[in-house]
Amino acid sequence: MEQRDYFEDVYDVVRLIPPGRVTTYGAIARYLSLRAGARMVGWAMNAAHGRDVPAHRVVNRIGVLSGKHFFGSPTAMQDLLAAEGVRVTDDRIEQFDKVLWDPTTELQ
DNA sequence: GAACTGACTCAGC
DNA sequence: GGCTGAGCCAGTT
Repeated sequence: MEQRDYFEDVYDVVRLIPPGRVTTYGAIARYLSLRAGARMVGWAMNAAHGRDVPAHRVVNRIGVLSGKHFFGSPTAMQDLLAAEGVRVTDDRIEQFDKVLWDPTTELQ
């Protein structure tokens, strides 16, 4: 049940996401060079739930809040993003290209 | 202990 | 250009 080391790395990257910005599972996976791919990032997020990890800033590659169902309320994730200035319409992030924060490019 | 599933993504058709 | 299949790891059945 113990999470792997890269779980902590994923949490660290997610915590580095600036407010009002979002990133994708694939971007984190590529930044950490996870051979497992985006799926394990999503699994890490599942384990990260309840920790100090802003999982609401992590979405899939098209900017859809695929994990909103895990926030207890269908609009909880959207509300958290809206509180940070990220517009969300129909479970999709508006201007996803602009709010996208890619650690490979931004953080390096 | 094998098979299925999952907060995904890419390549092929 | 939209749909389908395959692949990755871990946890659950």
